[in-house]
Amino acid sequence: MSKKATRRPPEQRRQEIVDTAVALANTLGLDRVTSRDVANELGVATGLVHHYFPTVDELVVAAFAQAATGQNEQDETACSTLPALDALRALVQRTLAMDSADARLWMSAWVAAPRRPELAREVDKQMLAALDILTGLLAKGHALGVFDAPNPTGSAVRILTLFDGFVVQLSMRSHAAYGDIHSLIWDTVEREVGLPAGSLRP
Amino acid sequence: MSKKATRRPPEQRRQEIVDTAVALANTLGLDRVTSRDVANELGVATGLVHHYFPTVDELVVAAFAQAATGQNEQDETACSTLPALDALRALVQRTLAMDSADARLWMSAWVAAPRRPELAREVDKQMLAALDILTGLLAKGHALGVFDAPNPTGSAVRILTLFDGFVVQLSMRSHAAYGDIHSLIWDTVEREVGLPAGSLRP
DNA sequence: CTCCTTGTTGAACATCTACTCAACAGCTTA
DNA sequence: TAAGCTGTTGAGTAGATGTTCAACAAGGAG
Repeated sequence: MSKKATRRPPEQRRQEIVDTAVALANTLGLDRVTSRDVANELGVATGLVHHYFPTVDELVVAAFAQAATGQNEQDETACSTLPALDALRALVQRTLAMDSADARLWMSAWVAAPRRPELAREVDKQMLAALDILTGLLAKGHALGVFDAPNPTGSAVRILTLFDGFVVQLSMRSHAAYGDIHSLIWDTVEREVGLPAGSLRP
Repeated sequence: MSKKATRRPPEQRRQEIVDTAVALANTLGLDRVTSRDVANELGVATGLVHHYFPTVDELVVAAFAQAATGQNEQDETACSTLPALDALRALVQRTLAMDSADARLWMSAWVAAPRRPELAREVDKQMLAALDILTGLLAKGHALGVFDAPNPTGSAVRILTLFDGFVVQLSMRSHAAYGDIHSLIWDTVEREVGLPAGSLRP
């Protein structure tokens, strides 16, 4: 932050800017990401931010895309490297391990999306990607006889809706009884894929 | 909006301002409520808004409080006038009948709360009120033998978390398969209170 | 009718923000 | 070493917002 702004290759500088924007968004929310704050945090001039991202909207979209893509990629590799049952367990665990910064990033994306068409498109894309990943996993498990999920898409929608509710509770860090919510999520997922209660929980 | 600003009794003017703020918040979100916009919409000077609400934060809190209190009061009267089963059904129905404006109001409140202590307190208060209402209803039904809800608070937390997830989906109006989500909610509530599947759905 | 309380005005100030652009300076190349 | 491409600067413009405040005027009290 107090370092001199040395000249860098464009790719790297661009990445630094996105990373800084992600960090700020995690703390303050996507709609609070400002070219000034990013520039200050990075120790560069505001003009430089606009050199790489002509409008802040583009930066915000890039920041959200990077954060969300990272999460989806984790789930994707879990799905492709682990047996279906373990993959599902890992996916639920990763969701339950989210912290309030992750939660607030998503919340702010949802709120900002209606006013930012580009962001809205990216949010849709990422939510759809998450849905596809989970749907594919459930379909695979069903085909292999590991799960009983005759309607993988419907089950995935329901599970993700529950995850969204968890994100809301998490972002509030309020009176939520996390134990109850964790139980609800494990129970619902188990029931949704036809597993005996308690058989998925680690 | 083009009407002359006639002199009014303070109570009434104050109410008009809050109502206008609620209307704006429903469209744009709580964090987009602006003294200028409220004044313009109402056809008065910006100074008048600040005369009744010295800071915009206070106006935002009042707007949210009014909107949320209205919803909770509906649920409360349902609980006190209807038999437990009907009250629960009405409560679920009212939630499923929310529109995306209602949803966005809550979403924006959740996102804005961390930066606005007064709003955070009000949001907590309203969420806790909703929790109390539902908990009371489940406890009452359990005591009367209508439900089987040995842990009313836990059940209420789980149901409300699911509602929050529904609110998120609603605010996005995206690829959500509403039919699936409605089914999930009815099923989960029925299961949570020990009712046979399908027995609560109207 | 006149006074006086008070609802109301609207301009002014300060702050924050996005975005622009001409000038500067660090690297690479000849 | 000298030249030029380009990463970088930082001041400047424009607009949105919160907040203040002295002055205005509508309606009731005397």
